[in-house]
Amino acid sequence: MSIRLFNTLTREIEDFQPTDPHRVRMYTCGPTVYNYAHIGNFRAYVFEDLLQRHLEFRGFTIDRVMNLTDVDDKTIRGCRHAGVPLGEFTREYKQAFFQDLDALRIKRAAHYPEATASDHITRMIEMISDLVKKGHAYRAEDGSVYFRIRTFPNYGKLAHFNLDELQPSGRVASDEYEKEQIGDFALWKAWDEADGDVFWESPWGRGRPGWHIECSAMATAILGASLDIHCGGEDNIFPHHEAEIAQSESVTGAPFVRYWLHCKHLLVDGRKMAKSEGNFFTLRDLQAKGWTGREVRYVLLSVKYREQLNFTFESLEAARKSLARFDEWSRRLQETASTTPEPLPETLDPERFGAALDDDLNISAALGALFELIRESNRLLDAGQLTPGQARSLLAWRERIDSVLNFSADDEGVPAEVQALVDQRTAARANKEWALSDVLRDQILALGWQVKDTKDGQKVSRKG
RNA sequence: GGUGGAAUAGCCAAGUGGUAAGGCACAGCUCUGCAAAAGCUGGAAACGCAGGUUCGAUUCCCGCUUCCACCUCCA
Repeated sequence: MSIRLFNTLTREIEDFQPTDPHRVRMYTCGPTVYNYAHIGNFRAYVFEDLLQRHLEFRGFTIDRVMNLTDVDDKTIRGCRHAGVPLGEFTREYKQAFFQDLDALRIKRAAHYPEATASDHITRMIEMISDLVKKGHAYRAEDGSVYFRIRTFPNYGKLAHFNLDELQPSGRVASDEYEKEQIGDFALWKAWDEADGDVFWESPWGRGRPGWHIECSAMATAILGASLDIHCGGEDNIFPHHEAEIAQSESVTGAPFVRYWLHCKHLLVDGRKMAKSEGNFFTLRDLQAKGWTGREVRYVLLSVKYREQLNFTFESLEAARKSLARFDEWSRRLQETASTTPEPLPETLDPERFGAALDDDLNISAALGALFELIRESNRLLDAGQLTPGQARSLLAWRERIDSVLNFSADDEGVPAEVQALVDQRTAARANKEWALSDVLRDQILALGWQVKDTKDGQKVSRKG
């Protein structure tokens, strides 16, 4: 069974066939490093992580690129406000970004090119020069260079926009009177005073690259003229990805991307996330409230990428409980398993999980299959009907699907201080000193750990 | 104004032209010194509203309502 993905370009679910049968060239639009990324940004990155991991699960090798936009209006404004050089300003947010990726258990891309790297600036200038030479771009009076969209008949094809119907939304300052056509977009932005010392020399004078050209330059430099997959948030469809197609194909003459995948935005409490609404969260905000990256990952992952995801604190609570169920099931299997795998009972269906993900990454259905399998195997464990060999096979299956989900609990050692109290409590309980037992339980709780009295003695874990 | 997406139990969320996966919450049971935890079990008399097509629609079509998104640098 092949993998089916929804292609924004055709608006259809298509069988996925990379150019090279085994290697997938994948480009994912990354962050602009002027601030800490918010959970909406991370929904996109978690979706891309799921895509990469499932493709790997199915045997593909993924060569993935994610760019870091470290020069644009916001980064320049930010560094000037902070009174530090651009590179210094963005460095902090780059580091924070990678910390957040780790917390969310997002697999690293193979490449994280930075827009300001000199090789990339050089390539952008070369591409723009080529576009000017071919008549696809022109230099305006102030030294900015624009792409001439009427030279690219397919412009608007990805977004399915009719150019004649495009209307300025008023969101963007329309001070670019020098453009031939309203839809022409900047390839190179001429320096002005607000840019301070941020500029590069070019054939058109001092300036800096436009946003769109950065992705085209870095994607084609690293992955070649044609990519298999290009992802981003739905807001990137227009104009960003539309512009990337126009630039890239006008330079290379080759189809830029075969499969375009876009994830929907998330809402918070049913509303658009916005600072002015007071429902705007970075990962750090949630961590400060005691939520772990694993829990946030679960929430961001658990809804299909083509549906809006309604983020709530109730959903975080549910994620915590669901993960606890997964952890407990894993622990029970571990206790039962032998070393020799045996065929699974017929009531367990290990194929549904992957099959659901093959179907345009239907993660909800995949998780449904996982939890049904958990319930059924718990039932068998309760009845003593799951053999140690079958438990071993289930653990092996668990490892496989966890290569996609990455839900496993961190192995966290119990501090000696806590362990000492637990040992005392074990002794107290052996003597039926219940009052002492309860006091010790409270002391352990005060240290941030909790004990559960099971048939097999005390189990200690981090207080949820 | 243009274009696109969505409305399923208290909450989140799959799915199908023939009477609804899963998770959380809730209730019961088991376990237990107590508690907690864990496991199991249970539950929607029709899936936004009003029509139409059909033997039959939540699933197809029309209209309406509400929400969301994009319309030139917001994932």
